Amino acid sequence: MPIRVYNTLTRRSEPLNPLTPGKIGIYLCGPTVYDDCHIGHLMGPVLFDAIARWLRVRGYDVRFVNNITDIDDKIIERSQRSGEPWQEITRRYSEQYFALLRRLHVATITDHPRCTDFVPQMIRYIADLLAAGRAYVTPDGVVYDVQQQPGYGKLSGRRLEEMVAGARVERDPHLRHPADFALWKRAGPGEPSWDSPWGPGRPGWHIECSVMTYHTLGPDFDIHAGGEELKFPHHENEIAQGEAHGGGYARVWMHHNLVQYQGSKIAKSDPRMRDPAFAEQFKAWRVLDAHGAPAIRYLLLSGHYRRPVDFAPAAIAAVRTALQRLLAALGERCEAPATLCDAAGLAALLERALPERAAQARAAFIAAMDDDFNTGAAIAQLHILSHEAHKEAEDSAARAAILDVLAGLGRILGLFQPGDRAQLASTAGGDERLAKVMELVLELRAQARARRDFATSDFIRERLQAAGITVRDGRDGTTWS
RNA sequence: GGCGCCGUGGCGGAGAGGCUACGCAGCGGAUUGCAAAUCCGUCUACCCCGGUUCGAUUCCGGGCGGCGCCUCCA
Repeated sequence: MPIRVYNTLTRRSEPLNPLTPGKIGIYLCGPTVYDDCHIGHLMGPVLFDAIARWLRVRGYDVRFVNNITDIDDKIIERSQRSGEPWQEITRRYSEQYFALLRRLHVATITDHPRCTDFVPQMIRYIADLLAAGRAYVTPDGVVYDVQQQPGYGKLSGRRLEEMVAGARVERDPHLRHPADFALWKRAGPGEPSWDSPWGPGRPGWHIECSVMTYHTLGPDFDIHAGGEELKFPHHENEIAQGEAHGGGYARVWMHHNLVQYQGSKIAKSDPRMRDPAFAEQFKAWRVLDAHGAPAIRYLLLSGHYRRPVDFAPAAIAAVRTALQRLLAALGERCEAPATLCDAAGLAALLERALPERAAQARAAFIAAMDDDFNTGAAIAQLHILSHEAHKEAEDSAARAAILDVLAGLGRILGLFQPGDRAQLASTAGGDERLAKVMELVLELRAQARARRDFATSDFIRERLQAAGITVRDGRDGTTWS
């Protein structure tokens, strides 16, 4: 059965048909590196890492491109405000982004092209569009002429006439149409710039992706991905540019929904964001420190990607507990070196003999992933496998087989990686000093238990409970939260 | 106003025209030095109104409610 994918362009799910048999190219719009990443920035990379892992397992050779936007108005603004060179800002935040991806076990991205490495290619591409009569020069730079584009708006379901009606009053008099957008922006005084036939300047926002896909995946490619909010205008304009440049531009468009907090999007315009403490809790590194990267990865994959994920303390707590139970069931199996699974790896998992209900869960996992990458339904099957394993005798072959399959399937989603157990057990609160103190206290308690001094052991546990810390003795040692 | 998405049990969250999703939390029991983990059992569901159907929470229409985009945005 072929993999089915929901295509935003056609608004239905369709069988995945790669341009080149056996190969899949994915382009995921990456971050503009001008500030700390927040939780929302993690959704795309984690989701498409899971998807790329699944495609690998299904026998595809996956090239996964995730760009870094390292020149843009906000970067310049930030640099001018702080006096820090813009290259320093982009270096710092792109490194932060990469570090976050490592912590989240995002391991399938093959290319991280940077905008500023493709400026000459962008200039050539813009020149091509001008030569084709699809763009024009204004005093501010070069602009794309949307009225020359048949079918403009097809991705987001917009029509140019309606957009004129809804256009802002203060329209740029140099534009032929309010929806026309910048391909090249002439530099203002003191702004970073590159030489071009249209004067020193920098590329517009949309052109970078069209050019980087062109130079990494080719003029047409399989999957273009990004967050919902990029459908318009960004992706619409990419299509316009790509098609104007000649030929098709991306077969399948995939859009993931957004991370929300208590029912609404986490946005800078949210009034609650004025409270620095409120805003701080969404910073990605802080979230990972506080809850553990494994729990966040699990959370982001726990529903379907076309629905929003709610990032709420109660949701994270529930997810942590659930994940901890799976990790406890797996024990040392999680600590085996993590290699990316391939088709042979999946075949090996399928060959393992399992009791009926476990075998059904394994099949359901595969069906769920094949059906538009339903990671939420797939994860549900992991719990069934864990449940079935616990029903088998402690040292039975059946139990071992189920747990092996559970570990293997989970790892395809990037879960159950080495160090996850320790990280999850020790990250509660994200307080280094507290973690050290707890380590000491639990060591003393373990000594008491070893000499069957349960009075002391219970005293410690009860007093910690009174302080809001729950202690649990598991097969793999004691954890707290 | 335009485009799109969604309304499932205490909470989170899959799903299908009739068959236990799953997770967290709760309750009863087993086990355990006590807890935890684990096992067995168990209570709360499908926004409202029409229509199609033998049968709809699942399909269609309308209503109400929520969210996103239309400006930078993961």
